[in-house]
Amino acid sequence: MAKAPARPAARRSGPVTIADVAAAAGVSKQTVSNVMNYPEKVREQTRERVRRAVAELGFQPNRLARALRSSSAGMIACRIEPVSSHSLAHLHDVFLHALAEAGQAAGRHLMLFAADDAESEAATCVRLVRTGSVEGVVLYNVVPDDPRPAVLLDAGVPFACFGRFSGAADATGWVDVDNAAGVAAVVEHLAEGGHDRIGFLGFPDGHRVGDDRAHGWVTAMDRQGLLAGSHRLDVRGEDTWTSGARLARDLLDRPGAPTALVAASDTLAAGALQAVRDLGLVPGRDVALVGYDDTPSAEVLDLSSVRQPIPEVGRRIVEALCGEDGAVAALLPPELVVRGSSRRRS
Amino acid sequence: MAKAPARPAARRSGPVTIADVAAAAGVSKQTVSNVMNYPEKVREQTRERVRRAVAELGFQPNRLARALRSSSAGMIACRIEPVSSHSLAHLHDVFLHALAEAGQAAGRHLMLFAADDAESEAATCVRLVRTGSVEGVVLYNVVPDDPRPAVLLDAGVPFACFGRFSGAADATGWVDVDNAAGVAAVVEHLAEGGHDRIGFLGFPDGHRVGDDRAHGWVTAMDRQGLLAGSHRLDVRGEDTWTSGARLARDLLDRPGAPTALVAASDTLAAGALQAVRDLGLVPGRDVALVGYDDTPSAEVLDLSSVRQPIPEVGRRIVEALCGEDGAVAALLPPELVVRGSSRRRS
DNA sequence: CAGCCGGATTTTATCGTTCAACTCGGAGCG
DNA sequence: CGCTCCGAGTTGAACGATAAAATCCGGCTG
Repeated sequence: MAKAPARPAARRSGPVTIADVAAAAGVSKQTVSNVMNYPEKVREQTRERVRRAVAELGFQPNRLARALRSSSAGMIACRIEPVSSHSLAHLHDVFLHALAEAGQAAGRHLMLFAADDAESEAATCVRLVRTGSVEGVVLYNVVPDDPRPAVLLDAGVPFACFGRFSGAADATGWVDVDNAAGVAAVVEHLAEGGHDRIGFLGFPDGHRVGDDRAHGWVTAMDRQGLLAGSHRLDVRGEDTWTSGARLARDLLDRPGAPTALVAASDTLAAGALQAVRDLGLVPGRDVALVGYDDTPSAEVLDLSSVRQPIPEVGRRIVEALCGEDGAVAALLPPELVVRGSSRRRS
Repeated sequence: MAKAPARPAARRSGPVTIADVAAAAGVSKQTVSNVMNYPEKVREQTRERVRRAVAELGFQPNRLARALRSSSAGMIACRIEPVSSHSLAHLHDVFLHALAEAGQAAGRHLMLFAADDAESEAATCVRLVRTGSVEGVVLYNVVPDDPRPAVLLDAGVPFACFGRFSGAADATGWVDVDNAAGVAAVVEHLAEGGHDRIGFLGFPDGHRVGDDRAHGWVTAMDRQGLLAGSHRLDVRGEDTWTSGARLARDLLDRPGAPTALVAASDTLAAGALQAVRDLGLVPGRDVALVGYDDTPSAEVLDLSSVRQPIPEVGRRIVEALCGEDGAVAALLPPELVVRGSSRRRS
């Protein structure tokens, strides 16, 4: 509970500038600047003297002046989307946090802006770069036919994407999580646990993420030789709790019902969990269940889930935007978090 | 699907500066500056000429230079908290969005930063202001014995709070939502609907928001003359779905069970909703149910809920931070959103 | 006709920092 | 001895804008 440290900072009128430090240390402004930015360029003795003055006055270089002179804003921008769906909003939040943290580690600050749609988002990005406010922007939830990358490329605005756009294959500056691999890992986990009838609860066709996850189910089921009799175990519905409950009930009521369910979201899985209980079955014993996105609810519900490496995504994106070598493009593997709902029965 | 507009902007090397515009329009830099900032100071004819040049070159004033010279950063900062609890994370997200939007309306940008705890948050705030990066900071979820306001006051950092701190009564720069009034409104709504045994599902004691909401229940029940036999209808548990289900079941199993339930969160209410259904009762017909925070799930579940006026909170906070008259302190009333789960039976 | 007023515009100074060029003194070398 | 070269700092300009003061000029007044 340390009290505020001694504060002899307020000796002059305004905030402390580099000139004050220079005067106090008896050197030129440039030398102070060098001590801050290229310490090896200054003789040890001088360096110490300057450092003492800096500490004593509590000098902190003005970011605006520095940015203006070196014409690098030290900031990146990302749109904050209005909250709509439950799970997506959560992921967005986590992503922004990761971005802020990764940016800080790289000496970049994060600026947030609101926009009504993709077009005005792109326009704002262009304006932010043109006004020198930020040195690059981050696009969240990029889809194959996304209009944003083209606009930014055309305007020469540096950007990095969470998600892939058409033509991204040979481009850099994107990071994505391998949804298919995530679901495939779940299927393999369940197959290892002895399940051979594994159902899939997905989003309606046409949703990029949903399609990827569905694809992962098909691929892995095929690889495990389980696809033959399971075609009809792939069901779809919108991403809500009630939808999940309904889909699960439908599947479990059938003859040849699955003994395990993979859901494309924790929301669907939470609904399914309730459906399982309603049927008098015990999750994890009678029916294995795995969700996706590892939301806080998954932990509470003791629900296995697939965790996207969002902090790593943030780091990669910042690197793509600010790193030396612009050659960054990555498809990251998600991680399966096994909990009670799918633990192998001992 | 308009193509990118004609773009004669890239005639010089770097970005367009005010000097380029001045040259193109045949006036001095200052005149261009005046056209941008004080148009009434410039003769109509000249103004038009300058405007044409601005449009033609696509000039956008450099924010950094402007900020440096006028020593106002045009930015405010707010910490982005790591996601933990479900409902709070959602509110945080909504709040940040509101803040970004309100800031934009006031010509301020929003900067986000991550911090490990309240102390490092406060330290970061001080640093951000000292480096001229932002002109003020926003504190989210401020509680009575919060350590942050004191630090910032001491350092002379301009700030505004969402929430009240001790001593806030006679201070300005805070905005809060009247939790007690929100729950009271719910109780009144239910009483009007003919209910006289109204239960309360709350958070454990000691949680500021939870206590306020509990207080609202007591006050309103008393005012309606319903408190006498209802003391034991006030139950508490942690803010989870399962907890909500359990609490509701307990209440509804009792002799003299309530016919209506008010929950301190949508999460609790969602659990309660399920418990009601499990008992073979119909929500809204047999038992009225109201949640809090009006999360997306509330709409999906057709659950009445109390909506906090977060956009208004954002506007007020920005006004408190950037407005002319610093005299802003407001306790805003939340709004009851009535849905099927508590609609008066016709 | 001199003097002054006031609107319109230009000129000069400045914000706080970094870049580029320069000074200064001593060492190394032919 | 004269030359370059190098480390250690200093000086002046520049980044792109705005604030404050100076200038210009036609019209009004006495």
